[in-house]
Amino acid sequence: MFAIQPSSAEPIYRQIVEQLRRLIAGGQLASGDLLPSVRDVAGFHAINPMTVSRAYGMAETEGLLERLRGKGMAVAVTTRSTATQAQRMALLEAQLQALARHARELELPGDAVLRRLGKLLDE
Amino acid sequence: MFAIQPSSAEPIYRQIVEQLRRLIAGGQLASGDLLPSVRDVAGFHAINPMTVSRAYGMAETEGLLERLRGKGMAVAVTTRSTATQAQRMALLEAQLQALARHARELELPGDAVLRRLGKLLDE
DNA sequence: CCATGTGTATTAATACAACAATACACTTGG
DNA sequence: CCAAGTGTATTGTTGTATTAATACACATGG
Repeated sequence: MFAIQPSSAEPIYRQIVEQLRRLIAGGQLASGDLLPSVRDVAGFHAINPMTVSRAYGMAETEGLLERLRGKGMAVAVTTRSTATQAQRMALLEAQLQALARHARELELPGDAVLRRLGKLLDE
Repeated sequence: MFAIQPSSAEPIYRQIVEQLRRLIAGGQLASGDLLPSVRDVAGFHAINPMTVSRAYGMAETEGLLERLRGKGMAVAVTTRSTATQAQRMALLEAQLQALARHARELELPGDAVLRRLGKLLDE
C-alpha cells in the first residue's frame, strides 16, 4: 500500500510516482497487476484522493500504468517486464552520486560508509 | 564557492546551509575561516544576494557561523573543531536508509550497489 | 437498470521560494 | 575622515507547488 510519509519534505504525489517506478522496474509489481484504488490509498494514509490520482496520472503519462475504465489502474503491459539490472541501477545513480559527494564533504572514509550501507542493505 | 544547482528541486538556501553543515563537520572549513561574501557568492552563481544571506543567517542561528561586523561571516569557534566520525556518519544516516530502501524496491543485489558506490567514492 | 465502484476535471486555498530594489548599521583601510 | 567593503531588514512582486473540496463522467455487476 505504498510507504508514504506525509510529513516528509518530498511531495506525497512524487513519493508515490517514484515508488511505482522502482517497484515496477524491480518486478514487485508485474504487468497487469491492479493497483489499490485512489480512495483506498487516500483513506489508508489520510490524504486527499486527488493527490493519489495525480500520482497515478503522472505514472500513466510516463507509460508505467494504464487506465482500465471502470476497474482502476493497472501496471502497463510493457514489452519486457522487468528492467535489466543496469537499467535499474541507473535509477539509483543520482542518489549514489549525491551520497558520494556528501561523504566527501564530510571527509568520511569510504570504507565506513560502505560498511554502514552494507549493514542497512542486509536488513 | 559552494556547489549550487539553481535548477534543483532543493531550495538554494537549503543547499547552502546543508553544505556548510557538512564542510564544517568534516573540517574543510575550520573555526575562524572567513566565508565568501554574500555578494560574491550571489554574483558567481547569478542568484539573489538575499538568498545567500538567508542561508548564512540560518547557519548562524544554528551556531555554525558567526557574524564579524564589517568583515563578514566566519566559521564559529566551537569547543571541538571537527566532529567525531560517528557524528559525521549520523549526518548521512537518513540518506543511507533511503538509499537502502530504494535498492530493495528495485530488487537490486546489495553487492552491485556497494560496488558502484565504492567506485564513486574513489573519484 | 442503477447503486457502487472507478478515475479526474475544475477551482480554490495556502504556502513557499526566489527575486528586486532600497536603505541601513557596521568595520576596515587608505 | 570617508570610500568601500561587510551583512541585513523591509517591502513588494512573481511564479510555482502542493493539497484540498467538490462535482462529474464512466464502467461494472447484481
